[in-house]
Amino acid sequence: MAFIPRSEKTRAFIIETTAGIFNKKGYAGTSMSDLTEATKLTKGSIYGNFENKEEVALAAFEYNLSQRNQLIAQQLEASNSNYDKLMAFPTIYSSAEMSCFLEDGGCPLLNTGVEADDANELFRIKVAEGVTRWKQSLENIITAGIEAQEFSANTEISKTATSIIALIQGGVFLTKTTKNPVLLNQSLETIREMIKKITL
Amino acid sequence: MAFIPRSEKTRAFIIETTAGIFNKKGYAGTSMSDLTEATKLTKGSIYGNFENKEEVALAAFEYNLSQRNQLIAQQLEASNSNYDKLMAFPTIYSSAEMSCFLEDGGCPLLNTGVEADDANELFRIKVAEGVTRWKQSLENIITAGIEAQEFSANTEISKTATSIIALIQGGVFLTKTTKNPVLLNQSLETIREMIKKITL
DNA sequence: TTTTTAATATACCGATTGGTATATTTGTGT
DNA sequence: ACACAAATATACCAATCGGTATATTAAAAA
Repeated sequence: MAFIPRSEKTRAFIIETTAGIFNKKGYAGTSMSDLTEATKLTKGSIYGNFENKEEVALAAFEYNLSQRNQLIAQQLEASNSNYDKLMAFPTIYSSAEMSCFLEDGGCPLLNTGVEADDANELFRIKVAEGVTRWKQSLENIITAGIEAQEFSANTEISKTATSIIALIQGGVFLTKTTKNPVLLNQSLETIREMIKKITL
Repeated sequence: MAFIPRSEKTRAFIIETTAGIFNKKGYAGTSMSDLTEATKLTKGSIYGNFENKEEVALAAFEYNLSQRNQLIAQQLEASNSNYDKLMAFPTIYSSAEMSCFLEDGGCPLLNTGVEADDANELFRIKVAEGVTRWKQSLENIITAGIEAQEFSANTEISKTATSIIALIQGGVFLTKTTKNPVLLNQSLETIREMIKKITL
């Protein structure tokens, strides 16, 4: 028998109020009582809107990811040139909006990916999809920039995209664990240098 | 009353056989029954050698970290110039030894750091110490290389060290989640370029 | 060989885990 | 005001959680 969530409103409320908890404590580290405590709802209510704990976690992850993606899409729209679009990424991750997002547990891709890569194949694939989309969007910007003669024609597109993501995620990891914001800023500065180096 | 482990031999055995489990499933995701199952010991035996689950996890983390550090120290000794020493890092992380280590859960600094940064201050600090030591050792190599006139005198020491670590951890994250080894290799290639760029 | 000590196994503890069947409340249309 | 449906709360489940007191076994000293 198929599961039908009872209330879209309550469902959304649960996702919104627990997304930060999952991002901070992880899937295994978050219990149902954490969820009932945060939402002030009872277990019966949560299980009326979600099939099980995993489905709540999955919805929370997708919510966290979409929040991040919206923030990025917003900044990309404000950028005209492909140079500006590429430069938007280090800017976003040092911005106030993102830093308040980072304080709420950090990047959901990193958090979920690191926990899931050897423990939960479903989540691992979701993260892999998110990462691949991110890389693709970077490659699209670079390719467009080459065609528009903003970037050098012999730019190694895939490698550049990969390195930008790696520097961001590695930088986030460094500042989150050391609580030292300088380390992320240094990583972002290296990204800016990389972008300038491929710029004509 | 102070806790005294009963048998150093059994203690070491428990650490060695459970270190991989903690690295793969995380602290919250690993249960005592995981440990008894893997070691074929009973709970009484484990609690005779460790005060609690956290102490086992801590010892396992330190074991995993020391294994990684030994592998690195080994490769650094084999390098003569500071250039070779710096280049040893991307080499190590693409080596067969490390890749078999990576398949056993990935880098313990990344795994433990990401889980602990918002959930367990003790573990977070341990990771921060490991990261800081790593950065310091990179800075020492770069500084020595500048003095030996291997590297440019205006090399930004701290930023370079940070970016090398970020690219490695970010690259590990990318290949672990996507199961695509290319992404780590591209990140490592960018490190090699960075090193060549500061080389005289 | 016997005694003593060190280490492991057994058996249990209360608390919490994820999950469910059912009772109760809340909101809506008549 | 009433009936009906939708959604939440209550009360419970077996299983597992981390942890411990005690019994048993293995090893070392006498």
